[in-house]
Amino acid sequence: MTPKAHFVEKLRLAGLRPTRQRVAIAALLLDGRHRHVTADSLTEEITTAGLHVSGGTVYNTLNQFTEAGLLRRVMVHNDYSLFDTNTDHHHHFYEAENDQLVDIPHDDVILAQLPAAPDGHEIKAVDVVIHIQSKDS
Amino acid sequence: MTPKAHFVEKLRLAGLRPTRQRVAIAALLLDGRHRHVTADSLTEEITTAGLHVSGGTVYNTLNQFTEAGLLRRVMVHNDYSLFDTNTDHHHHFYEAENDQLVDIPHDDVILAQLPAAPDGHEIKAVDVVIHIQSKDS
DNA sequence: TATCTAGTTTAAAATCATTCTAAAGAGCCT
DNA sequence: AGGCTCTTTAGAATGATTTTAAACTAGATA
Repeated sequence: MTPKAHFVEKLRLAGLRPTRQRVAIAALLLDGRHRHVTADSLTEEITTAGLHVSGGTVYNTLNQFTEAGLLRRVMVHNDYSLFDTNTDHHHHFYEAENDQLVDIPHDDVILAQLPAAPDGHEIKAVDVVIHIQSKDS
Repeated sequence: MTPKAHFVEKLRLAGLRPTRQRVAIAALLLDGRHRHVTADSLTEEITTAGLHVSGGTVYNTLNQFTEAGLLRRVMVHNDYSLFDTNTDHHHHFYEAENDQLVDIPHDDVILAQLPAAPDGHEIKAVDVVIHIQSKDS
C-alpha cells in the first residue's frame, strides 16, 4: 500500500472524504510521530512541504480530525487551540512561562477512585494537566 | 469590621490597591459562595447591583484576582475564560453539551503516584477535568 | 487639608484566533 | 461524462480579550 493510500484509507475509516487537503494534512500529522500542533504551526508545516491549504480549511480539518478521534485537543490556556497527535490515554505537564507542553507517560499518573459521573451521565474523558514552573522563578 | 472593610483588607493582603471597582467586585465574588463566573456574567452581576465597571476593568480585575490567588481559572474550552470563586484544591466535571461545569468534591478524585516534575521544575497545580455527556447521546 | 505621583479606570479602538460566507472546485456514484 | 453533494477558497465577519491615551483616584507627604 502506497503511503498515500494508507492515509486515504485512514480518512475513509474515520468517515471523512479523502480530499487532497485532508490527505496532505493526515500525511503530516498522522504518521505516528507524537507531537503538539496549532493551526499556525500546521500551516507552516504545510508551507514548508511546498503545499498550500487555506486557513479556513486548516481549522476545519483540525476540528474534523479531532471530532473523528484522529487528534486530541489539549486545554491549557485560552490563547489558541493545541492539538495532540497522540490520542492514547495520557496526560500533560504544562509550563506557562514558555507555553511548553510535555507528555506524561501513560502510567505515570494513577487516578484511584474516580468519582461517579452525575446521574444520567457517563465519563467521556479524563484530562489531567500538571502546571509546572522553573524552581528559580 | 464593616463588610466593605473586610474586602479592603483582603485586597491589601493580596497586594492589590483597594479601588472602588475592585472592592465592589470582591464583594460580589469573594463572599465565600462557590461558583463559576465569566467576564460576561460578572458584568451582569455588577449591573444588577446597580453599579458600573468598564469592560476593560472587569477583565483586568479577573486577571489580577486570579494572579493573586483569589480566583482560579478553569480550562475547559477556548471560547471564553471561566473563573472559579473556590480556590481550594478540587476538580471539575464538564459537560460540553450544555457548557456546564460542576465541582467535584475535594477527595473524590485521588491521584496516587504523581509523576516527578521535569528537572529544575516544580509542580504548581494539578488540574483534573472529567468530561461527561448524557448517556443517551 | 492641599498637593503630588504612581497606579487605575475609562471608552473606544485594536488585536487576533477562529468561524462564516458565497462562489468555485472536486470526490464519487451511476 | 453527468450530476449531486461535500469541500475548499479568499475574504469578510465575529467575538472575547487587550491595548490605548486621557481622565481619575488612592495614599503618601507636606
